[in-house]
Amino acid sequence: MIAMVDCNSFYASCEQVFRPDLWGKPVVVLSNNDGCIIAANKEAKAMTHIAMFEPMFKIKAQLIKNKVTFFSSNYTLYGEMSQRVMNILETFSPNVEVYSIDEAFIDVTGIVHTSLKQYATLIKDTIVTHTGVPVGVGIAPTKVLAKLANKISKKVEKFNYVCVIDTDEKRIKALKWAQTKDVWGLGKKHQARLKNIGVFTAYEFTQLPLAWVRKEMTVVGERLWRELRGESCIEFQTMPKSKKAIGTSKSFGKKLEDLPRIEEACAYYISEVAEVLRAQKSCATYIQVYVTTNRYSNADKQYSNSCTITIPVPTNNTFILTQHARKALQRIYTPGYRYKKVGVNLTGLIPQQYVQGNLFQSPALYDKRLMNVIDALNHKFGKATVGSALVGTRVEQWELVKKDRSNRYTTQWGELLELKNK
DNA sequence: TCTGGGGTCCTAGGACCC
DNA sequence: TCTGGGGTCCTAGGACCC
Repeated sequence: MIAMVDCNSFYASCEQVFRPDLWGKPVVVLSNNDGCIIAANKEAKAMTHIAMFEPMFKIKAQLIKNKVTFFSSNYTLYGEMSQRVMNILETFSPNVEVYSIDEAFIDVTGIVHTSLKQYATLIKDTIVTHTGVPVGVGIAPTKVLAKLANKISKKVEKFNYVCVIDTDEKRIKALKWAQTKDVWGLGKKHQARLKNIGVFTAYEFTQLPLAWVRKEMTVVGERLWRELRGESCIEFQTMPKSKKAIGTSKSFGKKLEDLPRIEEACAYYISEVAEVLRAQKSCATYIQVYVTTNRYSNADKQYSNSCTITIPVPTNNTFILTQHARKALQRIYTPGYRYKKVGVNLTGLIPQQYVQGNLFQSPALYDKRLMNVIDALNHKFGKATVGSALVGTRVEQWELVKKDRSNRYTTQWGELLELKNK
């Protein structure tokens, strides 16, 4: 049996932990640049019918009218709170698969317990007691069914955030309850196609001939079909696999026209991804840089382009990566446009001990010690304390807008929660 | 004026090899 | 006139996830 634990509107919950005055009140969290909604708690959803990813400018007035509190995103805080939740889960089972920042699968096979329901309730209560973050727990024989159980635990009130599917009868009941949109892995496109052939519930989906599912929805669809019928075919992954690609791209706080500012942003993103690359002890073979204008803007001329460069000897050295990225950027940069975004991608990642030199260049040409020192300094004194001069010092010209960010309560001495004596 | 960012997996098709 | 059969590797694009 597999348990799926998923935090309730995680980002909003993290904010509320440190703001008791907001308990029971509507809260939303905004994306980078405060562009759109990425999390909303129950109260905010009930009050305003907001959809996720709704652009902020469309609903700001409505939020203010309804006294909804909004926060810029504070990933430092959410990342650290996530770590706390995951640490607790690991006390419940040695086999925990962290699936995303706010959810995890737990292998509960062989765990000694009186009943699965009591066990799930214990997990739920422990997490909220120790971290303040509320969660839902679903337990079922396969991952897809556990996801479904989790959804039911939250959406059907009488379950009160705990749902166990451990008999065939309960499984069928759950499948008949679930619309296709409630199934993990059935996205918009598949939902529409299933609707066309008269399939609306998860149960109806499982009654389709396997051959049709395989042909129309590939092996991915077949796995869903089997998992929903109780046959486990998505592997449990306790050890996180190393990443196959590492990239970053962020919209600028304001639009940029000149190459130098874009180069600075690009160099900064390289320093970010290179650090992630070194942390997983890999080197990159290819580097891709892309730029784009604002596709929503009718007033602006549109342009987007990308350039991929093969690095002669794969590396994770920030300075070498920066040089290549700069070359790539210069190839695609065209004057006369208002750029909204630059992005970088590192691919062809290989373990650093397998890097092969070539006839002209040895893989050991660059000293790793410098990178180690840079990583250590930035870890100790904060992000971007030292780095490439190309990043410049005018970060504010392209940096993200985060107007309403809360304190980084758990990672910065200067931003600790203060208690006042009334 | 303002519309996120970071990923994975799968397939088809092209280019190439012997 | 007849024009093989078995592969690999890479990329782009689609679909999905949170």
